Parts: sequence; C-alpha cells; structure tokens
Amino acid sequence: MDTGFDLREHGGVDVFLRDCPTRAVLELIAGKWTMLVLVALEDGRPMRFAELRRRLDGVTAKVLTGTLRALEREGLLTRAVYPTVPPRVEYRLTALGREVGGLLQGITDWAQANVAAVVAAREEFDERAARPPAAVE
Amino acid sequence: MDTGFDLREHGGVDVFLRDCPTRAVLELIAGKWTMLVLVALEDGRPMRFAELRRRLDGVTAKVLTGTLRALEREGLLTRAVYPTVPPRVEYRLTALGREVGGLLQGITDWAQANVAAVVAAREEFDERAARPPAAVE
DNA sequence: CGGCATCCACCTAGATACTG
DNA sequence: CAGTATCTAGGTGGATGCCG
Repeated sequence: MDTGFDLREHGGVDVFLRDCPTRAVLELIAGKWTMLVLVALEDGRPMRFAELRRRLDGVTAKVLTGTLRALEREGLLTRAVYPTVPPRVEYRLTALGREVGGLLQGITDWAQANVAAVVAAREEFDERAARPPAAVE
Repeated sequence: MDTGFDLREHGGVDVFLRDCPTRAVLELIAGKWTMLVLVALEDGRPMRFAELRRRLDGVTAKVLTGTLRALEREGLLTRAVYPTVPPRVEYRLTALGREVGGLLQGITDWAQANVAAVVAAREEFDERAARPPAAVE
C-alpha cells in the first residue's frame, strides 16, 4: 500500500502532515480498545484471549480480535497458538509494544488520577451552557 | 448525566471497568484529532483557530471546532474570544491540559522515531498473509 | 477455547454552503 | 476570521450464530 509519501523527501517525519505514515500509528492508538490492550499486557505477562476479554470490561470477541490483529500487524504484539485441545492462544507484547505500552500506561495513570477534576470541569461547562447567557461581562 | 457509577463504591477507579468515568477520558483522547491538538498546544503558546487548522493538515473546520469544544468541556483547554474585527479567538491549554499534552507528545515522538519499524512489520505481516500457507511447521 | 461470518445501528468525520 | 448548518458516506463497534 503505497501512499505516495516518501520519508526521504521530508527530512524526517511529521505527525502533523496528512499523509505521513506516523498518522496511521496514531490512529491505531486512537482505537477504542487499543490503549487498554497495550496497558493490560504492558507488564510482559502473556495473556490468553478469554483473559483479555474479561479484563477489558465490555469488549466483544469480534472487536477484541480485530484490535489484536491490528496490533500484531504493526508489530506491537505476537500471537502464539498452542495446538492443544482445547486450543490455547497467548498474546504478548514485542519490545516495540512494550515501549508504547509504557507510554500509554502513563496516560491511563493520569486519567485515573485526574478523573475527578475532569468530571468537575465537565459539569461546570454544562451548567454554564445551560444557563441563559445572563450578562456579557 | 449520571452513569450510575459511584467512585466511592469502588475504592478508587479502574480504566478497565466499563462504566468508570476514566473511560470517557480515554475515549476523548482516542478522537482522531485530539492528540494532535494537545501536542500542538503543548508548549504553552496560544494558537488561533486558523493557525491550528493549518497545522493539523487535513482537518476540517467542523471537526476541529468539535474537537476543541470537547477539550474545553473536559477542562483541558480554554477559549478566549477577543471581540475585535475581524474576530480573534485564541486557544491555550490549561494546567491539566499541559499534563496530558506532555504525555501525548511522548507518544507522537515515539511514533515518529519508530515509524520505520512499524511500517516494516506491517509489510512483513501482509506478505506473510498473502502467501499461500506453504508448510504448517 | 478461540475464533470467523453476517447483519445492523450508530456516529464520526468529511464535503459543502452560509453567517456574525 | 471563526465559526454554524445540513447532508451524507463510510467505518467502527455491537449482537448473534456457527465452526475447528
């Protein structure tokens, strides 16, 4: 899939540029479940499909499969199939994946630490919007 | 908007739980343009609407507006309107926003540094998938 | 157990046109 | 300049059912 974007023509890469492949990387992370998968596996311990499914409260099998495939494709995790019966499939991060996982964990940690402030800001914003714009300063 | 989720019932918060408000924070970041807005403003310098629009190659006015509103609502940035003519609107991150911005810059930096490895992994994966599954070793 | 196939509802983002 | 209004297409995610 050639996007017509040549790195060498750009003296480096820039996430802000529309056709730069880094955009694809960002959009991958932007997936609704990607961040949670990466954080769940971040400690290096491999996890089975069902285990991930349980951990990511609310994810469906289809979507989890898709997310895992996408991450495997980008080289962020590996999928190991043990042809036992019943089948056993383990997912674990690659070195590359562990790097992003660490960064993303920073984000989730921040979210957990600051959720109260965010919720408060949201409520204040909504209240402000609901009130009739009384006086203009 | 009460989701029925009470922080006090959960001895803390957990991004992995379905109705935890931290999920909303994560999904905000998951927006296609959110990350770029936050990183663009991360250095603290305020930017005008048109300036952001130019920086985020490919974004439309409508979507940028929506993204900025959402971030303002969560308390991550402020919107200052100067009633001059022509109008002048400046966006800048709040303290909270600067924190996330910094973390997200880590992600974009990583993406820019490792895009080659990711693209390579992707190509190898696709090639593997295209080939007839020769031997089942 | 760990999927894949199918169908569907939503919603986001994009294009376009118009306004204070 | 900095939006808003409207319409639409495509994709993402969700529910269900079947298979190796």
